[in-house]
Amino acid sequence: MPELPEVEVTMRGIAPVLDGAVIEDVYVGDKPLREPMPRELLGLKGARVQGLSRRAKYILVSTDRGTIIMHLGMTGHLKVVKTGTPRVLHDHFDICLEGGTTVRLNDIRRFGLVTLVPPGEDPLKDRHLIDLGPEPFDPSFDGKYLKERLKGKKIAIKQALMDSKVVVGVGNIYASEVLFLSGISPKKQASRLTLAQCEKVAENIVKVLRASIESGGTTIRDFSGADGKLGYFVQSLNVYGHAGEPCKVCGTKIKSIVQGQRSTFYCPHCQK
DNA sequence: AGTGGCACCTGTGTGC
DNA sequence: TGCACACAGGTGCCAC
Repeated sequence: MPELPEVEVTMRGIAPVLDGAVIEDVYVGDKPLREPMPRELLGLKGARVQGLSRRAKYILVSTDRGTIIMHLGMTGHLKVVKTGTPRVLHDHFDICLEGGTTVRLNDIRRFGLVTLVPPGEDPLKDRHLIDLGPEPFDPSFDGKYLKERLKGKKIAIKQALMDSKVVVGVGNIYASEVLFLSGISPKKQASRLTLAQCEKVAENIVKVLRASIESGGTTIRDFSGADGKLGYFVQSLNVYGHAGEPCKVCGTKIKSIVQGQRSTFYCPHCQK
């Protein structure tokens, strides 16, 4: 489900509910997500939430008893419900707050993650976050950085953009979109991009992700923000999911190929 | 070190 | 209708 914009939209949705609130109760389901959820999460009963942030596609909820790290995987989403609302299939984790509100994680495929960083430890040094590349919105992320980082890479640029060590937050949808806007073939060898092309790609990553966040993310199947609102960026997608349709720029049929077991969409005429 | 392949898991749509 | 298979927005591990 979520790429960076969807995670950002989700975080903004739950922030007003969580920020400053006291945790009254925690529910930790039995089934493991990407890895089992630590029982220590139950010790958050009585903790106060101090703030929310995002690193890559991870949502960080800091409290006076440690930081909760959450990842939504492919199908995870957070909803805000009234405490006591019966759990449905694939509801795995609840943060119940004083005042009768609960933030609830539902994740069908269980590729998501919930873990806890003990108080006093830097959550950014957690093993899930420590090796991540720069945030696309960080000033250090630009064409020059990208050019340097792609040096010697023989993989296709599409796959390089999805590598979280290169840059975080660019998933399967936006990788295709960014390359379309940049006029670069997804099959082009990563190290072959010129500096000018790297600059264009870096700019378009920032542009597309920002625009998507402003539209409330991209709803392909069932994504919605914590408020249940759908994301409208799907209407702005140029190539993703449009195989066989005419390119909006030149009319050539959009092609679909598979790279690294993931679908890629591109215009064979506009992208070289 | 870099890379391709696969595993994790459930649901849905397609074609026979 | 039933079944088999492909595919889905992510990530990490493994063998080469």
